[in-house]
Amino acid sequence: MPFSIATWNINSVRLRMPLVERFLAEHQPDVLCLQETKCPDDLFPSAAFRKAGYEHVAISGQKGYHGVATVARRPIEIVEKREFCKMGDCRHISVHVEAGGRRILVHNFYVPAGGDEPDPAINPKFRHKLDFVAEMHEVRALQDDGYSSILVGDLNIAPLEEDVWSHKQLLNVVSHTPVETEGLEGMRRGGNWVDLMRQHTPPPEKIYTWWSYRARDWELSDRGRRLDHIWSSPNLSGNLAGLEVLRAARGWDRPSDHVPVIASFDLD
DNA sequence: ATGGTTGCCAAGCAA
Repeated sequence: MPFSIATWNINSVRLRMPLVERFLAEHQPDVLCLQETKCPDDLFPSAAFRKAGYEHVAISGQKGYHGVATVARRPIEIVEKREFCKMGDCRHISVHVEAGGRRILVHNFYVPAGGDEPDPAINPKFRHKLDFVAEMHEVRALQDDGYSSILVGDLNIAPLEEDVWSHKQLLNVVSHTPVETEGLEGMRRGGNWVDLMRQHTPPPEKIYTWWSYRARDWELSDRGRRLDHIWSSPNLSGNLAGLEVLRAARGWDRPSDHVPVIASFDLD
């Protein structure tokens, strides 16, 4: 039985609802996890999702900033909206979904970007990012007979050398500094998570999911980073059937600076 | 080394 899940930092769900509708029509993932919805819950475009076949919606939004949403074609059950660092930010939501006789716990994360200065002593936003990742260590890949976990989202960290256009030039740039990449990799391994994108496409092949708005020509310069991730518990990683980074979506009209990533599974 | 763009919402701030 096939099952697919997508993650996409949409950078305003209301502004880009036409792009979301196009993506859902063309790819029809069972579950879509959005970040940076920038939308209070009472203004979330649930009707448009319903019309697109995504009747089940779990949202944690706030006005203007952040916000995550998990939408699905099959029933989902909210497990938790976890507050990290006691900041009041909407950066996490977890749901349960049934697929192929399994119960899957799906975490949807939006990790703080961290500002420009990679020094926690002088940049509170970077301090917040490091604290957030440290607190994420508590989120482990729970698994059992008939029970699995998936973690997706914009983690705002490109952990491997091959996750950025230039490892050397980005070593001191927020998103690729050693304190961040070691923090995230430590959290992933410690939590027993499998990086499905790198299981599917190991180094040295480059993978990017984000290209800055500031480039004159994002496609030509191709100075991307892998900031968006899909992880699973070990008992689901063997079922991975496909993984796609929808690079073309960066070229759509008025795009997000992130593109969707889709993982598909073959469940028995 | 610097500045480059976008979205929030109507001035900067965050990314």
